Amino acid sequence: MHAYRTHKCGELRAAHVGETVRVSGWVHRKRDHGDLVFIDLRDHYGMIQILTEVDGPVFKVIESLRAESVVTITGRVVARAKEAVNPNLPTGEIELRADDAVVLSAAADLPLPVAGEQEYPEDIRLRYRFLDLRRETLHANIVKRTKIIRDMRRRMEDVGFTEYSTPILTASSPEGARDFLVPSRIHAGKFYALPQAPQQYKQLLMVAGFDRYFQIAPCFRDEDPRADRLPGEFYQLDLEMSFVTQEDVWTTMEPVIQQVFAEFAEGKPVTPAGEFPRIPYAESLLKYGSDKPDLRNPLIIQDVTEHFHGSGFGIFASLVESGAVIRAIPAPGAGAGSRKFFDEMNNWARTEGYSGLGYINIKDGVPGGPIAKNHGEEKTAALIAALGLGPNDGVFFAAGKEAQAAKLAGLARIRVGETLDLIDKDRFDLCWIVDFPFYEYDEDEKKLDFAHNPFSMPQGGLDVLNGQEPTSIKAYQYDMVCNGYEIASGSIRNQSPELMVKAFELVGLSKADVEERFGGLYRAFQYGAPPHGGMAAGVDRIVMLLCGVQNLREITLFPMNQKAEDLLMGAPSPAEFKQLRDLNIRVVEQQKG
RNA sequence: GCGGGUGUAGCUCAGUUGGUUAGAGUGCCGGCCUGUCACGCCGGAGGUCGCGGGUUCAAGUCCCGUCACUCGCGCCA
Repeated sequence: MHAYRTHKCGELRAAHVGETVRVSGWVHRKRDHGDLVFIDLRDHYGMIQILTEVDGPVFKVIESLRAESVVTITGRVVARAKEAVNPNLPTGEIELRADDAVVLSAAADLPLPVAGEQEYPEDIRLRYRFLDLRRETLHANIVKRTKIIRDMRRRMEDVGFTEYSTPILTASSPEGARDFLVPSRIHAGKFYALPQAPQQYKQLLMVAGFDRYFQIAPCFRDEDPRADRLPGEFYQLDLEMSFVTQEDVWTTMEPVIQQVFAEFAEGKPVTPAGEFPRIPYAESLLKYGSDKPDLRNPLIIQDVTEHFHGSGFGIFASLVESGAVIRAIPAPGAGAGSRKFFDEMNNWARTEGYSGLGYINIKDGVPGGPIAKNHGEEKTAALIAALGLGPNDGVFFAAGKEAQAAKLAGLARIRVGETLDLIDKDRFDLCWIVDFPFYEYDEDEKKLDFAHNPFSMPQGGLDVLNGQEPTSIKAYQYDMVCNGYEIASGSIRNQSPELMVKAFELVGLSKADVEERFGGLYRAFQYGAPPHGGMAAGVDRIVMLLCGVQNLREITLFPMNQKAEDLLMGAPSPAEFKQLRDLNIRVVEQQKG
């Protein structure tokens, strides 16, 4: 008989009754009835009830077991009496009568219980991640993550992509985020950078003629995290295609992503492939106040600036005169309720740093609130008609400079949708956001800058770069969005050296800057580069959505905390003097603490 | 870097207007229990109320500072 197991804990059934078997696992729970003790023994595959009685050969050993100890049990599979069957357990028709028990590893008092689904503090979970990972939901999420990634790989290969690995130690690249630097020992004072994305490598692969590349690629960015943004490192389904238009990228990838979602959505509806709405960036900002709209939310923002020219509501009238815009966010049915909702929304807007959120609440067809009072009866009626509001609807108004008003309107749209419970949680609504601006004006630096990254192809080519007002230029640049999360981003790349130089010129960079910052890529484009484009999908975010959780730590094996520390391994940590000397590095300022 | 929230037993949390010995559940230790499956019953141990300072006759509670965790903004696709 095998030293540790003949069967896995989850696989024993009524058919095994009468067999002598050996199982190993963790003590999930113990129920001590004095002269009769039950143990739920758990391994990766499932759970089985172990039973021993006071006159049994290993009663004392089993009675003294503590939760999460690792033990090998040898015994006889017996059928449970009808009334003792546990229908909640796949092995619930049988149990194992223990003849022998070997404690392989006794567990100390637990800082974090494994059984049960209670929530626990993040720092303890991370410090004892090995215990946390034994817990049912997280354990299952990690397994699901791996299955999702395997599914992605298979589907990518099915549509003609091949996976290639690209270097981890590489050069700094102008992606926009802060690099992780790795000091070079051989070259004193020089540094490698960890890739923020394999962007330049995949473009070089296109120049090298590999046509359809993909990679489940680790990416590194030294920026502060969010619930939907891991600190330090994350994974992307990175891909690139040659001789394609953006239409080709969409029609290739829409089914792949859609099928991955459908495969793991557990029956929840997913937007069908071929039906992803393609929403221009400008339209998305107007209608949803965001470039990553949650389309499950039915509310649509409307521009009502025109209605407030010469309005009796002085604040909005003068704002409009000075070039501000007014955006309306409907709140269907809210007018019938109390004013509290409107006041709370207004207060919330203030805590978000805005001057406030105006509103009209219509009760039984009568508009109320300060705006309705001052705006003028006829104009208010016109406004309500234009917005198509019913006799008991409400509406909020976000006023300000266009970008600011759009953002506030977008946040209000989300909040109204959640408060009024308008969002169907059990759905995956996917869409493309297209036609991103190529340039944007940087208010802080008072200069023109790339809106996204400098790799994208401007729509219209050299002509528009020479003639058109730069911020009106669009790029062949697109995102894929699901339920308010950006899950992928891509573009058709700019592979023309002349176009690149011109594009950089407009943000105040020279040809020499292009050659320096793009290194080998610019050189590669001199020797026959195919038109190409692609995208990168956030693996972690997709897994998070499909696991139905709000935080990336719930789908990551060993995540860092919000301060980018690994509490289990103790990273980052000081380097030894010898290591620093080898690297020609001297630490000037010790971190406090 | 900035703002919000949280911090009380190993863990999850309660703690009134500032008022006597800071509680519950769970876990842990001991006892009882032969059909439980979140087993049950009895008992026990376990507290620098994050830390420091202040106000007060009196602070878990009020004030100031600070630290930790977390969510968000900045940042980042």
